[in-house]
Amino acid sequence: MFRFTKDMEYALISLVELSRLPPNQLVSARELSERYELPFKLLARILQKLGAAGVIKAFKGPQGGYCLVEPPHRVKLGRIIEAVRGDERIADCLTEEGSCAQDACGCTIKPVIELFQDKWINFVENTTLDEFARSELNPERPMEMLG
Amino acid sequence: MFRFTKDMEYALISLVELSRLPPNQLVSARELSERYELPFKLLARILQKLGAAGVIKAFKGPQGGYCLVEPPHRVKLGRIIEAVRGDERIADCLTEEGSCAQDACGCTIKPVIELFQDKWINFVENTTLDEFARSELNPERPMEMLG
DNA sequence: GGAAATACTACGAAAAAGGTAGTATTAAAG
DNA sequence: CTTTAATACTACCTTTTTCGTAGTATTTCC
Repeated sequence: MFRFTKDMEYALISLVELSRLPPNQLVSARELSERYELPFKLLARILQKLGAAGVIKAFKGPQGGYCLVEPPHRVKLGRIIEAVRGDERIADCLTEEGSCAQDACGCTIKPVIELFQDKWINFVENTTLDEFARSELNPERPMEMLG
Repeated sequence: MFRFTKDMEYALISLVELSRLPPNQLVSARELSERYELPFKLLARILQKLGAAGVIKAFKGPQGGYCLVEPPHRVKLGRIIEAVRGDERIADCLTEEGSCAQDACGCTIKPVIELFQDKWINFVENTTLDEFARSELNPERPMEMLG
């Protein structure tokens, strides 16, 4: 129903690490993989997706690695999900735009599915990486989730 | 990441149907399956789970079928999920109580995972079946989701 | 040129989701 | 008491998704 996949977990761990990096410094997939004991090749592929989506920037060659393109507060959760997992639809019957594609179907729960979808999108578009990177979360500013 | 499974979809469709039932009337798995073109055996198994969990009541024999045990506004989404899918954890590292089981692991996103979990539980415990059963959702009382 | 990094692609194993089939059990109705 | 229509249970299978491995190409610093 609602589950963090490994892909997302590894991506978030990596991005949090990148968030804490001093300016003009890089971290390689190898380092991340060893530091957090994550499968190297798998991690590398996830980082490549994030790179292709423009979330992080890659530098090849020795001393190469990755860094964030934008500051953490500019990186939306939605962009991370889209980069790593493709799309954010919560049900097959929904289009990318969020409306039900099969009006003729006997889908009695359609209005609720659509509302869920709206709220989900709203959440991922209003949560940014800096909220993940805070080791001590600020209780006065809880994530304003879905609504 | 966040997806309605068929199990949940079928369960919700059935429960919405049961919500609209006149008092002292039953609907059989066969009827539901034909009305919404859902696989009979699969649907039956889902209804059995809901029955075992005490969400609906089953009557065997001819003229048998199912009905709700409690009125729709007393049926929490969380109970439906638990009945159909087991538990509501959003990540493997979480215990049933919602805290991270592996304090020693290098899980840098733990605080956020835990916060997600809290908010998710809060949502499913505060959403009830009657909200799904409304064909016309009340815009003045949107689902107060996660927070 | 060698080494260290990312980029790309194909493959495969494991787990979850989705579905089918058969049999047992219960109970209403004739 | 038999028939019939319903739920209950269990085993199995197929498909899809997730998770991971392997190999090769490419880039770039030294």
